[in-house]
Amino acid sequence: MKKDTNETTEDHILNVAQEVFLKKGLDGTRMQEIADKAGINKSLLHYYYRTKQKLFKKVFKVAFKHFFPTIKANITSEKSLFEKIEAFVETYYNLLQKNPYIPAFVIHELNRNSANVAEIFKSIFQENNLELDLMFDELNKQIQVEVDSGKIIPIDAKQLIVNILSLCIFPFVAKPIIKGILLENDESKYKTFIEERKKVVSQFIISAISIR
Amino acid sequence: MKKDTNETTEDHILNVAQEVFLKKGLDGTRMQEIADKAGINKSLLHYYYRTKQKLFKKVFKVAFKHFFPTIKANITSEKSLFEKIEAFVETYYNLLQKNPYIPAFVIHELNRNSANVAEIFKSIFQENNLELDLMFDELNKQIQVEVDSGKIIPIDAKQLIVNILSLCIFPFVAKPIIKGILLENDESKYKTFIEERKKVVSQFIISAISIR
DNA sequence: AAGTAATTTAACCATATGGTCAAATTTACA
DNA sequence: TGTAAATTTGACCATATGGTTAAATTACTT
Repeated sequence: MKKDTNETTEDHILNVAQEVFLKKGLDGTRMQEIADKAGINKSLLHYYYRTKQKLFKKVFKVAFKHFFPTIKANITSEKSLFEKIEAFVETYYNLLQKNPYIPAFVIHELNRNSANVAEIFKSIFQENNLELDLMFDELNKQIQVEVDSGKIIPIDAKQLIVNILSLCIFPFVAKPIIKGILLENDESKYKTFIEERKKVVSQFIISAISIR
Repeated sequence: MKKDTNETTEDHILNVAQEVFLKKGLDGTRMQEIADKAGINKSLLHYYYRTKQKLFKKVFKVAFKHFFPTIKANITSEKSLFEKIEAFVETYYNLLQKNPYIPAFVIHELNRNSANVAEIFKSIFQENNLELDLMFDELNKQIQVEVDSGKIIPIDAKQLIVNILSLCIFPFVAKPIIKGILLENDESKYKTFIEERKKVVSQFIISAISIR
């Protein structure tokens, strides 16, 4: 990646590091590669970020920053459940189209080193004033109201949440499989496929839970 | 892992290697660790499997062996679409409960090195006489018939397949997130949660696509 | 029991890797 | 302009890592 003129070296390193870490993970990333891609000396990485771990942590935080607040905004809005689902799927797909490597990256690092990543998560929550428990309680109540009033089928809120997340996130982590096996390895077909899912998925979910 | 008495050293190494590779991935795995866990000298790894790459390839193949034939058996059976979906979800969840690390492993390696893994996939297909194209065509037809006869809502077969796979696989790759954020980090709660999904998911899918 | 082949080990090797350090260069600013 | 601080670099280090090799040990065959 080329450094644009009004970008500090420190930020430039972070951007390049993000690019490499996201694609190759903590283990697969070489400090030398980051240095080369950033067009700088390896010592400079350590000058700004001390160790690989610290650089990684920073990258992780920055990359993940936008995700939770976006979710929060959606869950805490005043919309109806169906509107929320539609909005959530739409926003989430947009976010993931812009950051397609994040999910596989997070999942891998989380499976590799839960403790380390969990700690990073926690600090993101704190810094962004996010109280997940409260958010889920809120959503939970809203779902329960709809269930009780006979508008949607009885479904455990957590199962529903996991269903929604599955349908949104999996197509990105499984991109090589979907593209390779289902879509003749054609990038533009994959893009179209994802684009279509914005409608398909929310329809699918709403159709699954609504009582007609 | 301890070697049981009637297991050859070669197989023992493979089992231990699988355990380590699945958890840590190609990059994260150290040959020394495999040797230590197998209770043997590192040279012996190379004696039997030459290089890390070759050992990895073998592990990958063995670990993945059971998946595709299971899918095939299901898709090519004589059941109705709904029955197939129910059977598929059930079988797949059972398979994944027994091999919970496989999905995250495959996804990571696929994102890291599509070419290498795609090649392994191809040889698995050949060795098991699996023609994915034909299988999908078959399923495609069956879905189209149900759509045309007004039994299910119009939905692109590929989108439906990805939906089904998402709902089955994602809960395993995202285990640390689900368990950590939604289930108070309680392993037994996670197990119950997964167990419940065998019913929840197929109900969800069928409810989503059926016209009532 | 002897001899041969298969298995296992210890000692090495070359290279890669994260990281350090002192010197050089650039920038800030008095 | 001079100088102190910040930035950048090249040379270097200790360790880890995948892999090799020759010797030692064990198993097999007659």
